[in-house]
Amino acid sequence: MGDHTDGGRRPTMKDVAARAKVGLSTVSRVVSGKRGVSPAKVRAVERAVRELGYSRNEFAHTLRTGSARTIGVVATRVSDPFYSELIAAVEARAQRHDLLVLVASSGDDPYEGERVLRRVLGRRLDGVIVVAHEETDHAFLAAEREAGMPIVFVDRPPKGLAADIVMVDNEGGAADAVHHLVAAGHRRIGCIAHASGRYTSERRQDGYATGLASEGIRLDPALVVTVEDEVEVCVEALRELFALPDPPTALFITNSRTTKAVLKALRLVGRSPALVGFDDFDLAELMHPPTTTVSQDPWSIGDAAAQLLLERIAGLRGPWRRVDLGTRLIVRGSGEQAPE
Amino acid sequence: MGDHTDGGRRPTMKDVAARAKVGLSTVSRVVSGKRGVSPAKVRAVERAVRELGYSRNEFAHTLRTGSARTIGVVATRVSDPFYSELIAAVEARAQRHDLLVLVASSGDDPYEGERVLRRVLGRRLDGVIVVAHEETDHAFLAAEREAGMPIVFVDRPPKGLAADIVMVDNEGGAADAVHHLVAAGHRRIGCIAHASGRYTSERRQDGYATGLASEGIRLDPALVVTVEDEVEVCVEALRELFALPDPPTALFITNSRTTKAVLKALRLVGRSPALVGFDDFDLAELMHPPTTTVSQDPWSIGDAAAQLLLERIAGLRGPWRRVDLGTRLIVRGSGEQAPE
DNA sequence: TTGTAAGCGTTATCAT
DNA sequence: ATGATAACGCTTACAA
Repeated sequence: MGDHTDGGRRPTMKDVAARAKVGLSTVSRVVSGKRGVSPAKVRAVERAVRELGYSRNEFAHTLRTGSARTIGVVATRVSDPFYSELIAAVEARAQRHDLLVLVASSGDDPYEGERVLRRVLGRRLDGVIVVAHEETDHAFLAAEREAGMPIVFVDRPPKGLAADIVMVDNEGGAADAVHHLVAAGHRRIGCIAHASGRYTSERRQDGYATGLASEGIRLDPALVVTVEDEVEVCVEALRELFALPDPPTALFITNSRTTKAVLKALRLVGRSPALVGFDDFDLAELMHPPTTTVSQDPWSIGDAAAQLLLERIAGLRGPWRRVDLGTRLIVRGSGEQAPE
Repeated sequence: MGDHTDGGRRPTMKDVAARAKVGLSTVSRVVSGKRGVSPAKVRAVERAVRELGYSRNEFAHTLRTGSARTIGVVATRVSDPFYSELIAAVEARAQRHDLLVLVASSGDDPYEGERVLRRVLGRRLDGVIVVAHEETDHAFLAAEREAGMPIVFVDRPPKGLAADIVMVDNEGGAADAVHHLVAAGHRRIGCIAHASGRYTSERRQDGYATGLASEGIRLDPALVVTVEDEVEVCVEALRELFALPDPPTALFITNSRTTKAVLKALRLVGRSPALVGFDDFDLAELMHPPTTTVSQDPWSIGDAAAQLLLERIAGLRGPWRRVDLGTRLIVRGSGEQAPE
């Protein structure tokens, strides 16, 4: 690996120079579109370039100039619809600035995640957007940043590091969900949270708690369960919830992957409580009943992060900035069923 | 843009060498994990690396070695769940080979797509996986490939170029769908195809035709419509179909984006014909009735493409290879409703 | 085992 | 306007 199957060395500027019978620096000037070259020579060089099928070696170029015209995005799971949409937004903005986007999944394992992150940083990109692992101490990034690499975080603040960040009002959105359910007459509202220790899930649990509190409802710990995204796990959790002496009549779920799993699980256990999920998802309107969600727009988040990053790349100094994006309750019906 | 906000030159191997009081090559050896360095010096170097926060300049490294340890994926729309899953598979395999993945969306415009593709290729990556634009003549890639860049296509063959490719049995899958519907008693089966001129959609229409033919059913052109993915467009198309003197009792839809749009549209027009969609999608089981689909597994496709590419990168010569992946009919019920 | 030196393909500096 | 020439930071013979 590593060595190409080859078949023929690529032409370099030297080859072009020889062919066009000009000096190396003239070729460089023409190729980089610099002025101050006689039209005749420009033509000669362009012709040689065409004939040889020359194209500039980006690595030599980068080594010399220092910029790779590439930004990186490191997320836990690039295939998650939420992150792919976020990445698409970053890409759209990057493309407008003639930057390429390098993506890497950091996975679920924080150790592996740090390794991936370090590798990406080793590329001396123009900047990086990172969805931080909650467990990882990100202090090691400080040096990188001081060396000139702009880094913008997304979704959750990195432990051990102050930085530019784009966040969503998780508490507020969750509280909205609770209010919505209470307005429909529910007092026993379960909370299904994704894994424990997840920053966003915890913030949303906090919002669930404050939402209940502001409605004067006591939080019953028995109604709060933590699950993985597997349907079977959710089935189990639901069984336990509904087996309670005073079972929930409504559910709040902290993210869309989990919401989908819970919906599948509910079908299996044959229940359909009122329900609001954090994160909107495709086809929510086709559920029975259509699922009410707290929507955070991944495109806006990615766009904001990219914008922040591009400003830093352009040389913006100053204190770390924090962008807070709001959420929007999309009422579709699943939250409005009255308790039996 | 381009010039970093800087703040301090990064340490180079030279700095590390000076600090550790060893030669440059010793540092190189330690950093690249080569054997043949005395434990004492290894420790000295590692210490200097840590103290200086040194990390290798990948560009110099690449310039010297020729490999960027990066592969590219160019797809029309990286945020499409199908492609993000495919990319995730590529990434998984790449990560095992210590390669990074550069992704770029080529968009819907073929001209822009070619530009993006050229830019990606300019990076002298170790290899590229491409979802070809149907309109673009890919002959220009031949030179690139001869220069040693392995390229693997996915989903549809590039115009004007023979190449390694991973494909799906579109015809067979579509025919399966038709057989399934016929078995449930349907004779009037509509076909809703995504846009016209799309390679995959056309192959699937072909399969629809051969499926009908092998069942001895005459293909009625009035039952075949072409739509965009917008729900409104689908509503319009459905209205026309159901207004026919002899309307369809079942529908075959050529891809999942369109299937979702059609499902939303069906709800709006208040119909629920039998239905089979090409491409599986999340939540299909929660539709009413659960949607039967012809599943092609994006992970397998990405995995196969990555494998092909890695073999080429490793030096495999020989004729172009074509991997054909099968499809699987996932019966969930929507195809089994008998005609009224 | 270790260090010296010659590139990799560019761009920038400096004469011309 | 043009062309030598010296870096950029790294790897790798080759010598010691």
